[in-house]
Amino acid sequence: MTAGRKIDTSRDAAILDAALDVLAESGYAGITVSMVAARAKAGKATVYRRWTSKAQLVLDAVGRLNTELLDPEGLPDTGSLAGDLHALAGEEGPDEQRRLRVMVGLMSMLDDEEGLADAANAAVVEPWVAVNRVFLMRAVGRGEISAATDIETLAWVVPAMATYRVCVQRKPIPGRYVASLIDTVLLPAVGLSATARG
Amino acid sequence: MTAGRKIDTSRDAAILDAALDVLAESGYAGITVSMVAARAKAGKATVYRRWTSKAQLVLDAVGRLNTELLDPEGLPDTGSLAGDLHALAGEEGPDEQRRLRVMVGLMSMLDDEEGLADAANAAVVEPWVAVNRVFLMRAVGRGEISAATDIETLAWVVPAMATYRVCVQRKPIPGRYVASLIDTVLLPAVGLSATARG
Amino acid sequence: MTAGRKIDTSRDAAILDAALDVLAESGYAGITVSMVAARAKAGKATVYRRWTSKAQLVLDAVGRLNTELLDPEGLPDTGSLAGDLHALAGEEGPDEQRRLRVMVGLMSMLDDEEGLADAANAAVVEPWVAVNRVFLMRAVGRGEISAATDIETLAWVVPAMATYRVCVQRKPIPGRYVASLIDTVLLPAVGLSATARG
Amino acid sequence: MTAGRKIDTSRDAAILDAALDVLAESGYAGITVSMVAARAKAGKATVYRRWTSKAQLVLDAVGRLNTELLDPEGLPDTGSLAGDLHALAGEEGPDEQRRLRVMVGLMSMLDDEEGLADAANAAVVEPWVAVNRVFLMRAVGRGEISAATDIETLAWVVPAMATYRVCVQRKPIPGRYVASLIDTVLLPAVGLSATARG
DNA sequence: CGATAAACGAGACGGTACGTCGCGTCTTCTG
DNA sequence: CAGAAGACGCGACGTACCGTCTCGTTTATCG
Repeated sequence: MTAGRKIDTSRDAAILDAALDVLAESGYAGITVSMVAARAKAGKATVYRRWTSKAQLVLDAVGRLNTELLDPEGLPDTGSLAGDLHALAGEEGPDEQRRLRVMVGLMSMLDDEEGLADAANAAVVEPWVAVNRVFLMRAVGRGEISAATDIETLAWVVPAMATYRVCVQRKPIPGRYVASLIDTVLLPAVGLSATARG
Repeated sequence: MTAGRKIDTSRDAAILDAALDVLAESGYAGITVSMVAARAKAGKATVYRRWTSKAQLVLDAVGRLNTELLDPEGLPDTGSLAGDLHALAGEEGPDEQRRLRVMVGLMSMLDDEEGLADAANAAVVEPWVAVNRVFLMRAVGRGEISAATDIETLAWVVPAMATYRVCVQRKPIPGRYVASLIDTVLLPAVGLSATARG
Repeated sequence: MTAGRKIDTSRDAAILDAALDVLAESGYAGITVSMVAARAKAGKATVYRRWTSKAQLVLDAVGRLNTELLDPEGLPDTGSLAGDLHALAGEEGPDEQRRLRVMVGLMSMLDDEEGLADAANAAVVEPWVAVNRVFLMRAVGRGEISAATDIETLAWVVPAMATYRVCVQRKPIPGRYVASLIDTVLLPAVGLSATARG
Repeated sequence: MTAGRKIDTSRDAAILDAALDVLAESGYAGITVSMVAARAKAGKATVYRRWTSKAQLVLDAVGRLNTELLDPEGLPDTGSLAGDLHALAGEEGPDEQRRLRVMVGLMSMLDDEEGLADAANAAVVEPWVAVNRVFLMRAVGRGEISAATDIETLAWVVPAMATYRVCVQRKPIPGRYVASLIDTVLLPAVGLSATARG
C-alpha cells in the first residue's frame, strides 16, 4: 500500500567507501560527516537515514573491511598449527596499506557510545581470533598440543599484539612481523618449537 | 630584560589532576577544557599557556599517572623471573580503578596530532615494558632462560595484551588477569613452566 | 545544482528584535552574541551566517528601528514650517523609550569596522534629516523663508543636537526638548519667529 | 615616615601620550591596555595604579587634550559676538588632525561605566561651551543681543554640531566648517546677520 | 499512464566546544 | 617600595561540527 521511492542500496557502498577513504587520510577525529557525504556525492540526510551517528557509520565501514579480509570459508589446512598460522599470516590483501591506516583511525571513537567498543571489537579483531581458535582446536584434536591449552587466551595473543602495534604504537606491520610473533610468542607458549613448521 | 611573573608550577599539578578526574568520569570525548579549568579553579588561558591542545593536556596527565605508578626504583627482585613478574603484578595502587578508567578514555585522542601516538605510547606503556625488559635480562643473566630469547618482543607481550583489553575491549583487568597472562603466555613462551615460581 | 534549504528569513526579524531588546537593556558593551542568539532561540551560526560581526548585527537592528519610525510617506503638511516641524516632533511612537535606550548603546561600536560609521549615520539620523529637508524646501517654495537658506546645514541642526544629547550627554529627550530646539534655534536661524506657528 | 620610592609622575604624561597615539591610530575598540603600556615602556600595573580602567585612562587623555586647547585664559575679546566667535574658530592648534582622530575614537567607551558619559562630556565639549557662554553673556551685556536669549541652549549649538560631525558622521572639520556654522546657524538664531562681524 | 509518496543532493537550523584574546589583578624580580 | 614584565581568573569572540529539518527534484510503485 505504501508507495514511494525505495532506499537506493547502492548508496550504502559508496558512502562506506568514502568513509574509509577519509578515515585512512585523516583518522577518526579528522572526519566530518559532511566530508564523507560530499565525497560520496550524497547528502547528510542520506547518511543519517542509514546510520544513527558518525561512530556507527565508521564502525560499519571498518567492520566490513575486516569481514571481507578474514573470510571463515576457505581457511588453509596444512596439517600443522605452525603451517596453518603462517599460511594465514602470509596472505596480504591488496588493500593492506589502506586497511592499516583505517585501523589506526579506529581507536578514536570507542567511547562515544555505550556498547560501541564491543561492536568494534567484534567486527575488527574477533574474526581473526576466531580463525586462530579454529587452528588451535584442530591442533588439540590432532594431539599436536596439550588438551589443557588455554585456547581462549592464546587465540588472542597475536591479534592483540598486532592490533596494539598498529593502533597504539602507530607502526606499520611489516610482512615478517606477524610471522615473528607466531614463532617467538605463540608457538613457544603452546609448547611447540618455532622450527616445527613444515 | 627583567623577567616578569613566573609560571606558577603548582597550577600544572592542579590542572592535570582535574583533567584526570574529569577523564575518569566522562572519557576523552566528554571532557571540556572549560570543565577542566573550572575544576582546577584556573582560566582557560592558563591551560593553553601550558598545553597547545586538549589532546596534549590529557596525554600529559595520563603520562604522569603511569610514571608515578611504575617507579624504576625499588623493583622487586625475588630471584626468579616468575617471582619478579608476579610480584609486580600483585601490586595494585589505591588509584588502580581510576587509572583503568583513565586509560579507557585515552584512545580517543591519538590521531589528533602528529607524533601524539608515539608520546602516548612512551608515557603510558613503555614504563611497564621497561620493567619487564629488566626482569628478562636478569633471567638471562642468571641462566634461567636462553640467551637467545627475543627480549624486545617478549617484554611487550603482557603490557600489549593488558592494554589492548582495557583500551579496545573495554573490559576491566581483574586482579588475576595479568597473573594469568604471565602464566599462560609469557612464561611458557620463554620455556618456563607456570608452576616454576617460588 | 539544486539549491538546498533556503535561508529562513523569518529568523532575521527574530534575531534583530532580540538584539534590540538586549541592546536596550544592557548597551552595546553588555551584549553577547550568545545572549542574542539564545533570546531569539537561534544558534550562533545562524547569526553569523547573516552578519559578519556583532557590530554589523547591532547596526542593522538599529537601522531597521529608525527606518520604521520615520516613514517618508504620510509626512504632516500643515502649511507652515513651524507647524510641520512641531507636528513631527509631537509624534512619539509607543516604542520611543526603547528607541532612545537603543541609540544610547549605539555609539560604542562605530570604530569597529571600516565604513560602519557611515552606515550607522545613514540608518539612524539621515531619515530625520531627510524629513527636515523636505519641510525646509516646502517653506522655500511657499516663500516662507529665503531661497538663499542653507538647507543642507539647517536640516541637520535639530537631529544633530538631539542625537548629541542622547549619545554623548546621555540625557533623555523630554517631550518638550525637540520643540524647544525648533523654537530656540532652527526657526530663528531661518528668520522666523518661534511664535509664528499656526 | 613612609619610606619607599615615590610615584614617578613623569610616567603619567608618557602613558597619556601613548594612549592618544594608539587611540588616533586604532580607535577605542582597537586599543589594548597592554599596547598603551608597551608603547609608553610601562607595565600594566603602572597604568592601573593611576587609572581604574581603560575607559578612565582614555577619558583622561582626551580631556587633557581639550583642556590644553581651550584655555579659559586669554579669550579673544573683539567687541562683537561674531568677532569673538570667529576669532576662536580661526585658532587651530598644530595637533588638530590628531585631536580629530582622537575624538573619533571617543564615543566607543561611553557606556562602559556609570557616569562616564558625564565626565567625558565635561572634559571634551564643556570647555568649548563655556567659552561660548562667556561670549554670549558679553553680547547680552553689550546689548548686542536680546537679554531674553536662551544662552544655555545656544552655547551648545556649534559644539554639538561639530562634535556630532566628527564623532557620528566621522567627517573631518575643514577650516571653514565651524565658521559656517556660526554664520548659518548661531548668529541668525540670536538675531544677528552673519555679515555683522567686524 | 498519471498521481503520489518517499528518497535523494543540498544546505540551513539549534546547539556546543574549540582555541584566541582582552580585561583588570597579582606576583616576581630589578633599580 | 615603585616600576617593567608578564602570568593569573574570567569570559566573549568567531569558527567548526554534530545530528535534525526543510527545500526542490527524482524515481519507483499504485490506482
